[in-house]
Amino acid sequence: MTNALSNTLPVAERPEKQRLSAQDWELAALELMAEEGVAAVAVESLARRLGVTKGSFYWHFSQRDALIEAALKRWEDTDTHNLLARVESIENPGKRLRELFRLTSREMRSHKIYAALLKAADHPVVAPVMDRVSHERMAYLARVFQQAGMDHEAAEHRARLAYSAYVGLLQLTLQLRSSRLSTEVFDAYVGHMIDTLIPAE
Amino acid sequence: MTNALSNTLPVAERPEKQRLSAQDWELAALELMAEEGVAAVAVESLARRLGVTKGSFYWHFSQRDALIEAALKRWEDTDTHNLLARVESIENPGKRLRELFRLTSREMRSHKIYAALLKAADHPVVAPVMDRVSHERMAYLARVFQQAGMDHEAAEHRARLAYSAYVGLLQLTLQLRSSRLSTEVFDAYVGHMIDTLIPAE
DNA sequence: AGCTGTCAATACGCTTGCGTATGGATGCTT
DNA sequence: AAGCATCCATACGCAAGCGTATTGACAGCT
Repeated sequence: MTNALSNTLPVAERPEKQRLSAQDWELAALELMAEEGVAAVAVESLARRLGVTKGSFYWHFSQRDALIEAALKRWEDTDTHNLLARVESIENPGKRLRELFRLTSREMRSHKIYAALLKAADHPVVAPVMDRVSHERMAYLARVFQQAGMDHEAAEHRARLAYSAYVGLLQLTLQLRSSRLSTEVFDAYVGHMIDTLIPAE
Repeated sequence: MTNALSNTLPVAERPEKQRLSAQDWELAALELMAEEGVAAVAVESLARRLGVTKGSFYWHFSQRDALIEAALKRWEDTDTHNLLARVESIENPGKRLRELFRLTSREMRSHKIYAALLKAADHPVVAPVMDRVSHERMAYLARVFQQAGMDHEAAEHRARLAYSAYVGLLQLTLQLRSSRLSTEVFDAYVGHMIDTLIPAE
């Protein structure tokens, strides 16, 4: 169906200018989004980046928004589940949360895309995706907090608090240049956050 | 020096089309920013909003960025200090923090501007302002947390955590349409946040 | 009344980005 | 070999937005 061979290779190793599939455009769009935000995903600049002209783009997609939508669909399908899969085996809810927080704090690539989407949350294509993703994640957190012994309402609040802390930290560290922390301080902060937000076992 | 009479009146009461001062443009820019973000502050649309053409704008400002800069300067000078002034009389640090959080949670107008600036934090004029403001606020929080009995490092971390929670909540409630809470739930959340983040007296 | 400074309108050029139209190239199929 | 589908290049039109240049309107002063 699609040009599977070249698409599964890392971008750099693709033997220069093959012909492109829609998937290539979607992946390149996500890459650009992570680096420079949704607004930077312009068809002409993307085309330049891929070594073609926009004549190619409009063969694969009807509009710019169709690309954004397809790229976000791809992101939504893969990104969240990847993370949760890696902690679901942990039985103890408290430990699972701690490990989740620690893992999450390392997934820079994922963060950049999420932050970029957050910035573009007023875009009609982006908004519903962010709504879904954020709610799903908060609902998951609330479930686990409840498993960890909190009552329903407290768990909901704590989930919102934890997720807000995550989102806020994203902003502060990615958006504000001088807010970047050294690895040691960052790790210490994550520790503090875990101790403050996750009930002791 | 400036047209003081008309400028100090609320926008709506200004008797239609007076002549404009730089200050008028700055206030209108802040207004537009709060409503539709920094990107929406375009000189031609702003001019339309003010009932003039951009011929006027370029008499008052050399560039679009000069307007942004002046508007942000105005915001920075007034906004933060307003809030802190209202709680500095409270002696007990814990109480002061609680009151600060409660007050802050109500200042919608202020939030909208801050959220808009956060979204535009990659803009060269916006970035340094956000850097300054965010650091000042976090430093203030850290000081008070320390006064409330935490050691230096914990206070720094807690300040970052609290501020992240604030910033994150902004995103979730302002950016994500379906994340808006009813007044009751919102108040309950703020209560939970206060109980979780501020050490008991 | 005339001058001057202040604020504004109009018209223009430039760039970026979207989307369309059309023709060319390449490769698979028969 | 011919034909069809796939992918891409080129050229165009259009809108938004920035900034400039020039002229006009009006108020206050002399």
